[in-house]
Amino acid sequence: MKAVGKRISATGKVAECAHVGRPRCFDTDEALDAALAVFWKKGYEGTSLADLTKAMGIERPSLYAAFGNKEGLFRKVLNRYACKSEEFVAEALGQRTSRAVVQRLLMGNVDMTADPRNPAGCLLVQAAVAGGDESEAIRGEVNSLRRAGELALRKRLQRAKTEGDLPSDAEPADLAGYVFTVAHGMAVRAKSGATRTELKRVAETAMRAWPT
Amino acid sequence: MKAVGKRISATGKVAECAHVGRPRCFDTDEALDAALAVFWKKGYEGTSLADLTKAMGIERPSLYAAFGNKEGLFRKVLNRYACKSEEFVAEALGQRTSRAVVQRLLMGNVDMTADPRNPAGCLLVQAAVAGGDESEAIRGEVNSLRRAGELALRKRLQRAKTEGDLPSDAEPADLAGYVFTVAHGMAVRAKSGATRTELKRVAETAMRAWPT
DNA sequence: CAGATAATTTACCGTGCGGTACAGAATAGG
DNA sequence: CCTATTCTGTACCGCACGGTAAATTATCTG
Repeated sequence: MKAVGKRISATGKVAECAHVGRPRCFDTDEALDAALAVFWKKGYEGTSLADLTKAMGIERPSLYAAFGNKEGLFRKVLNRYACKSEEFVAEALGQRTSRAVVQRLLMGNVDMTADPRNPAGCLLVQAAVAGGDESEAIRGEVNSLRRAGELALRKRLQRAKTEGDLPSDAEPADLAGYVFTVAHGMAVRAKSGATRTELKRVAETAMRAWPT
Repeated sequence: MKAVGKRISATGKVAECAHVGRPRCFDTDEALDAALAVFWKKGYEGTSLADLTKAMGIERPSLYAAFGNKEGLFRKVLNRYACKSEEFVAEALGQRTSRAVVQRLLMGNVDMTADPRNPAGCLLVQAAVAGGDESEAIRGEVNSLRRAGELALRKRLQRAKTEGDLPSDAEPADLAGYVFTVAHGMAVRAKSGATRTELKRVAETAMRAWPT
């Protein structure tokens, strides 16, 4: 019970720690990225442990020792994905006008869901929609992540209202819900093979709903 | 090879036919409805044959004799679902103005995806987003169904343009893509537990993008 | 070098999956 | 009543799944 070999690399990049025993042969973050790619492409239920170990280049017990089990691994992957998303979300929320904020959000969503460098679609949307019994616990976590993002946008829009950047009859909650709905729809279309230019046209059309 | 006991009940309601041998003990359409409910709730990959036979009230070999296999059953279920959808889609496309058409489409989508009488979300969206290898063939069929609906709307909007119901710079393809994107997004949110009133507000906000 | 600790490897477990062989039961025609 | 035909029910198949026991190997501490 005096083990101290606690790695924090999932959150920060700090990997220096007094470790006792045989050191790990793989990089945790790289393994998580590999797992992310698989889950992103095939969904939670559609991904088997064989898929994961093959992609991550490790054996099954190493995976269990490092991440608990399939669900635990997926939760860590979710956090990692959410962190990557939050990069561009934070950048978008920092725009000066609410219109620019939403435009960046939608365009960033297009770039993320239809980037040929990573799997099509959105991991969160795919996990939220997967319906099996085993992923019921997953859906809860996914929903809270989604709600957190929507709440951040809503607060940003409320600020915009006080700044006169949005008309006084605008409803930040409705607008934020609308924006996220469009984003989710674009993720579905991206998964179905829609191209970036196609999705950007959708985003532009969606922006026509934005109050002056 | 002189069998003539071919039932057509899946398409029409004609069940009268000269049948030889033991008659079927269950109603094909009722069984399809039961299967639809399960697939709708749990997705294609999340549904097991045990789930299906339990819900349909038949044994496994009866299912295989009547519908081929799991994928064949799902295809028949898809057609049945598409038929049900097409009811309200046709009604919506019959509206006089393009604005009314889209409003009905979105509201009908809300009613269908958030109706407490049937599972939340949209079967097509869930099937389109499911990522496993086994459902790759499924995705093709789902996509063609989706495209068919979008094409119907696009043609309706083109007609609206010639009638002066839409401005001459309106792009029917972009608008149809936008409407379907919103619909898909609403299906995702419905699956995540959004209420009808919440979704209707989204639909109203989405309508603000509609050209005068 | 010896002991403690932890990660690796191999091989395996029980379970549930989609799908089916086979025998019995129900109908139609002769 | 007999036969041909088709559906029903039981019981089963091979397989892939998520997860693990146990032995081995690599590293740190003393």
